[in-house]
Amino acid sequence: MAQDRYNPEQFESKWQTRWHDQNLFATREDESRKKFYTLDFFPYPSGTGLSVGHCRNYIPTDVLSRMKYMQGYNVLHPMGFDAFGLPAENEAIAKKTHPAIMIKKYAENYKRQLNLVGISFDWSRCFSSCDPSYYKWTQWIFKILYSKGLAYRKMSYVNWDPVEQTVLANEEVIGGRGWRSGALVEKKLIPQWYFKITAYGERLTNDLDKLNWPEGIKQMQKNWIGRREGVEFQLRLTMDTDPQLYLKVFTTRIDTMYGMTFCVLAPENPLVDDLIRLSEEDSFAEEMQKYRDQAAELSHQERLSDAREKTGVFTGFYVVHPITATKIPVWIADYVLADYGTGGVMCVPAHDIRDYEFATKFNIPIMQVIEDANGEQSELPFTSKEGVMVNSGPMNGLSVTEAAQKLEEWVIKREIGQKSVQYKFRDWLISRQRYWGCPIPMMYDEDGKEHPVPDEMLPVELPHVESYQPSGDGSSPLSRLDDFVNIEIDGKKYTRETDTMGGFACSSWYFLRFADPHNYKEAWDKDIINKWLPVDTYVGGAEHAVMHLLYARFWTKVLYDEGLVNFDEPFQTLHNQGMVLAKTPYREAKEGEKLDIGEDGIQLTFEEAAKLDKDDVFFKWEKMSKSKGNVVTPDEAVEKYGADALRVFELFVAPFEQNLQWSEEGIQGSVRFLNRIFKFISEFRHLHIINWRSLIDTVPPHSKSRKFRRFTHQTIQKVTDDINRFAFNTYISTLMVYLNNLQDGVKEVDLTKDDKAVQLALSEAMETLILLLSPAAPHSADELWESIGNTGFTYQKDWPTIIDKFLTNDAVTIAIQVNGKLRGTASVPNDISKENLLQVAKENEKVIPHIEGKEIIKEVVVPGKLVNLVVK
RNA sequence: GCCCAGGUGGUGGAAUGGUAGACACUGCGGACUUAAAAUCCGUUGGCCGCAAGGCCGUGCGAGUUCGACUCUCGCCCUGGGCACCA
Repeated sequence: MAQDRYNPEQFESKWQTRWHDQNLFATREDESRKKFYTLDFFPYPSGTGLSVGHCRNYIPTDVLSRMKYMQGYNVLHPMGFDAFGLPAENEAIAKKTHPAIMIKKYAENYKRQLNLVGISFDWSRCFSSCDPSYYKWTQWIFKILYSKGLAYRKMSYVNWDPVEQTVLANEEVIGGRGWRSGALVEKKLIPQWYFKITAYGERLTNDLDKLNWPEGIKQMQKNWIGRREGVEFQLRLTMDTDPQLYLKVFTTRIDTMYGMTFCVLAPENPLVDDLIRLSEEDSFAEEMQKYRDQAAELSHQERLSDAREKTGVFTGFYVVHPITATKIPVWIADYVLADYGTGGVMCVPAHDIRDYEFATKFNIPIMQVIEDANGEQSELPFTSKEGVMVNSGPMNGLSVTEAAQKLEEWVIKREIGQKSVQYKFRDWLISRQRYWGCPIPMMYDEDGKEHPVPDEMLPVELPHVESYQPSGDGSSPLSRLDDFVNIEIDGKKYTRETDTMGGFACSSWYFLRFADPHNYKEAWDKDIINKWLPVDTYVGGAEHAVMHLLYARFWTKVLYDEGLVNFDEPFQTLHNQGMVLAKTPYREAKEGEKLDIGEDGIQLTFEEAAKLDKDDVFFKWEKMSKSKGNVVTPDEAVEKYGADALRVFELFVAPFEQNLQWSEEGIQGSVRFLNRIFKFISEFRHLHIINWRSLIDTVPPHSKSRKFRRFTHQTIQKVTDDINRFAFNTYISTLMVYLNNLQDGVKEVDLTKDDKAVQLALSEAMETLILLLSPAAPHSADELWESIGNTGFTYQKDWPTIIDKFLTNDAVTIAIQVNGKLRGTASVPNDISKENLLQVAKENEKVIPHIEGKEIIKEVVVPGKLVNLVVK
C-alpha cells in the first residue's frame, strides 16, 4: 500500500528484512571498479548496548558508504568487536559469568541495534578480537615484532593500577590516574614486555604531515611523541679517577651554556652509585643514599606533582665547565627524570623556570646570559628565545639562534658531545596481569631464557576457566594454571609467559583483517590487502588520539618495513564525531549540602525532578551516560519516531564534529520533513513517467520545465559535495530546500494540462529526490521508490549524475554596493557584459541617491555576484 | 604555563574574501476544527519610522582590502589535550 505519510512502523522492518534476505550489503568485489574503505573505530560491545549517542558515528559513515556504493565504488564497510580487555573482564566478574559468553551476547545485541537503525554493514566479515582465529595472528604479529627486536622484556618500574590490578601503558595514564578506573597509579618493579615504539618516533612524527586528519589530533600526537632536537655532551668530574668519570647531559638550549651554574642528576642515574661509592665524606654519601631511597618511595603522582616544592641534595662533587673551566656543583634532585635524555641536566637558573626555583631554594648563583632584544628589563627566569647574548665571552651580542649554532659547533669540534634527538614518549608497555586478553606467545626454558612459541603451535589459546580473578600481587591469573604454564617440546621443558596483551594490541591491526577476514592460512593475502587498504575514511572519537591511533600507525609501519603490506599509514582521512548531549536535571544545593567536585548543583533523576517545583530544577547539557541516567537508546527512538527520523535528525541538527543536543522537538522536525516528502510524492506520483530518461530529451523544454531541472541538478551537486565533505547537516538542509522549491514549483504550473516537458522534469525530480534521500533515510527511499512504480533497491541504483548546463541560471541576482554597503539588487541575464552590468547598477533607482553628484573613483565588478561602486 | 578547537538571532546552526542569519526548532498571529492533535498560511536579530526607508549588528581592539563572520596581529571568554621531558 502506498504511503502518503512517513509511517515507519509499516515499512522499516519490512525493508530491513528484504535487504538482508537479498544479502544487499555483501561487499562488492568487481575488478573494474574503484574501492572505498569506510571504517568506524572498533567498538567494545558494552552490556548497556548502544545509545543514540553511539549512532553519531555509525549513521554518517553509513551515509558515506551508501553514497559511494551508489556512485559505483566497491565499498568495504565492515564491523567487528573489540572484545578482549578489562571492561569485559570486570563486568563478567561483577555478573559472575564468563567474559566469552557475556561478550557474545552483547555483540549480538549491538548487531541487532545497528540493524534496527539500518546501517549497511557487511556482517559476513564480522569477527571479535577474542576469536582464536583472529588472535592467532595478533600473536603472529607479536612474533614479527620480537624477531625484529621491537618486542623485549625488561624489569622496570611500571604504572600499577590498584583498582584494575594490572599495569598500564603511559598512554593509559591520564594526570597520574588510570584512564578507566580513575585510580592513582602506583609504582611497581616487575618484568614486563614492551614494544619499541620509540624506534619509530621520527617517522611517526614526520608522516603525520601526509595525513588528512584534524589538525588538533595531529598536534596531540606530535606533542605526545615529543621530538626534541638538542645537544648531548659530557662534563668531566673534577675528581681524578680511573677511569675518569663524566656526567652526561642533554640540552635543547646549548645557547645558555655560559649560564650553567650547577648540574642535576636524577636519583636513579647509575652515576649516583659511583658518587656514593667514591664519596670521601660519609655525610654526603649518607644524604645521597637517603634521598635516593626517598625518591623510590614516592608515587609517580607525587613525584610529578607540579605543586611540590623542589627537593634535592648536594653530592659534594663538581664538574668542570668545558669553556670557562669553572667548578660546577653536582646535585641530585627528583625533578630530573632518569629515563629522558641522559638522566642528567646542565642547569641554567636564569633561563629555566625549574632550575630557577631550585637555585633560589638552595642559594645557588644565578647568571643571566640572555637579555631582552629590545633592551627592556628582563625579569628572571627569562625563557624567551628573542634575545641577545651577554656574559658569554665571544658570544656576547649574538642572537640566541647564532649563539646556539656556534656553541653546538664548538661542542662537536671539541669532541665532548654531538647533536641528539630525544623523544618524550616511552616504549609501549604491553603486558597485563589479567586473564581476558590475548596470551603473549612466549615461553621460557629451564634457564629462564625466553623463546617465542613456534608458529605451528599458534594460537596460544586462552584456557577457558571458571576462576580468573586477578591475584593482585603482580602475577597473572594464568600463572595459577599448571596445565597451561608447563609445556614440553621435543623433550625440553618450558614455562609459558602468563601475562596477556593489553587490548590495544588487538585493535592495532583489525582494520587489516577486515579485508580478508576468513583467511585461515595466513593473516591476510597480500594482494587483497593492498587492494583495499589504506582505510579511506576512518571515524571515531578524539579520545584515542594518542592511544589506538598511534599504536595502529606503529604496527602498520613495522608491517610495511617487513614487506607484508605496501602502505605505511593505515588511515588516510580521519574524522572525529562530536558527542551527543542530553538534558540532565539538577537542583541548587541547599545550605550545608556538599557538592561533588566540579559540580554546581545536585544531579536529579527525571522522577525526582518531576516531583519538584519547576523553578527549583535546572538543566545542563551533558554527555549521555548510564551514570547520568540520561541515556536514550536507539530502540526507544526507533520505536517512537522511526529509524529514518533518527538518522535524519542526527545528521541534520549539528555539524558532524560538534556536540549534538538531543531533543524531542528536534526529532519531531525530522518526522515532519519525512512526512512532507511522502505527501509530495504521493500527490504527484500519478504523473511519474517510468521511462522519463529516454524521453526527456525528445520533448522540447520550456522555462518552467527547465526550472525544475535546474533545481534538480544544482541539488545533486550540492548534496554530493556535502556528503564528501562530511557536511551532513547541510546535506539534509539542501534536501529540505529542494523539497521546498519543488513544492513552490508545482504551484506555478498547471498540472491538469498534459504538459509532457513538466511531467518529465517532475519525474526526474521525484526520482532524484528519492535517490538523494536514500543514504540518509534508506527505508523511506525504498518505500517511495516502489510507490512511484519502480522496482528494486535504491542502494543498487546509480547515484544521480549532474548535467552541467542546468547548474547555471538564465538570470542571476546581482548585489549592488556603494562603498561596500548593499544598496540594491538587480536581476540580470547570466551572460551580461561587464559594461552593461555597470550600466544597470548605475541606473538602479535604489542606488542613484547614493551616487548622485559624487565622483566614482573605482568600479569593482564580480560577474554573477556583485558590483561595488566606490564614490567620493 | 604550553598546544589545539571554538565564540554568529530566543535555540541548533548556514555562509570556504562578495547580498550575514540558509535550513530547522521555539514563540507569536491566522486558517481548518464543537475542541484538541495533526496540517497549512503569515511572522520572528536590535533600534528609529505611519510608510518608503534608514541606522546598528558575527566576543573585544587594531590592521590588510573596493569589500572581512571569513585573512593578519594583540587581547578576553568557553571547551579539550599536555604538563618538572631540561
